[in-house]
Amino acid sequence: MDTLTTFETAFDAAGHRLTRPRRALAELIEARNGAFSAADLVADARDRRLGIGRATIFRAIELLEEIGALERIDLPTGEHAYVPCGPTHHHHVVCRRCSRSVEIGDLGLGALAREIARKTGYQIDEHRFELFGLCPDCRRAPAPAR
Amino acid sequence: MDTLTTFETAFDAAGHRLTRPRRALAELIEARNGAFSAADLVADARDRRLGIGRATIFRAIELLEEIGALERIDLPTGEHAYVPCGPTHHHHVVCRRCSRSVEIGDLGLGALAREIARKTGYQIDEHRFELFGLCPDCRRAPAPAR
DNA sequence: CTTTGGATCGAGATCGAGTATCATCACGGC
DNA sequence: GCCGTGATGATACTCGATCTCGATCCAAAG
Repeated sequence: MDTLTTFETAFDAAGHRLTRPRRALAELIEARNGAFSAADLVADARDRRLGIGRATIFRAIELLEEIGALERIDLPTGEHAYVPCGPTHHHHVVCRRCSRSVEIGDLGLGALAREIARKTGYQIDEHRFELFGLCPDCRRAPAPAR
Repeated sequence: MDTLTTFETAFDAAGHRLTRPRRALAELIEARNGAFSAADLVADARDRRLGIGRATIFRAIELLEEIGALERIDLPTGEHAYVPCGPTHHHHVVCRRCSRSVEIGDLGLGALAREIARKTGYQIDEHRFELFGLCPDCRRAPAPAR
C-alpha cells in the first residue's frame, strides 16, 4: 500500500511535488514525534546518508510552515524549533527534555487578547502562547538523561 | 544633576561597574522606548560613533537580562528582540511597526497554566505569552511608513 | 512509453547573529 | 593618586540560515 503520511499529504494537497527528499523528510519528522530543530533534521538526514542538502531541508520546513503543517516555536533557550500541528488555532506544550509536544485549544485566549486590545488601545493581530515543562514520562524518569 | 537612569541604576544596584559604554548603552535603550534587537543597538552605537564594540553590547544585554531589566522576546519573524521591563511576572504587547511595547499583568495565565498542567499531565515550568499588533499611534498613522 | 518544461535539488559560497579570546584599559575603593 | 579587578574592544571564529546556479527529477501531455 502506498498510503501517504500526514506530511506527504500536506505537500500533495498544497499542490507541490512529492519528491524523494520531501518524502524522506516527511518520514523523519513523523519519526520524531514532537518538536525538532532544523539542525536535528539535518543531522538525521546525514546520519542516514540520505544525501539531502541543507537547503532542501530548510526549504521543506518553510513550505510545511506555509502550508500550516508545521509551526515555529521559540525554545526558552532562544533556539528555533518546529512542531507538527493541525490547521486550527491552538497552542503548544513542549517537554523541555524529550521535546514531545501536545496541542491545546484556544482556551479563551482569543477573548483575553480582545480584552487586552481594549485596555491598551493596541490592535492585536497575533499572539503567541507557549508552555514548557516536563511531559508525564519525563516526570517519572529519574535522572536528567544528559 | 547626575540622576541615574533606570538602566544605569540597574547596573549599579546589581553590583556592576558603571562604565562609559554601559552608560551610553543605557541611554540608547531608553531612547528607543520599546523593543529592540541587538543589531539595532549595534547600529545605533555605530551611527553615533560611540566606539563601542559588538561584544560589549551583547554583554550588556546579557547582563541586563540577568538582572531582570530586560527580557528577550521572539518576534513573529523569528528574530530576537529585547524589551525593557520591571521585575514582576508579566507579559508584553509589542507594536509590529514601531516596536513600542507595554507590559500587562499576569491576567490569570498562571491559573490557566495550572489548568493545562492538570489536563495534559505535563509539569509546566515556564510559559510565554506575547502579543503583537499596532499601537494606538500606528493605528492612526495612514500608510505603512516604509 | 517518451518527451519536455518547470519545479526542485544539492553543493558551495555567503551572510549575519552571537560567542570566544586576550591584551589593554579604566572604574572606584583605598 | 594607586592599583587590582572587572570591563572593554579588536579580531577570529562558530553556527544557523539564506542565496546562487547548473544539474536533476517529477508528472502531465502526447
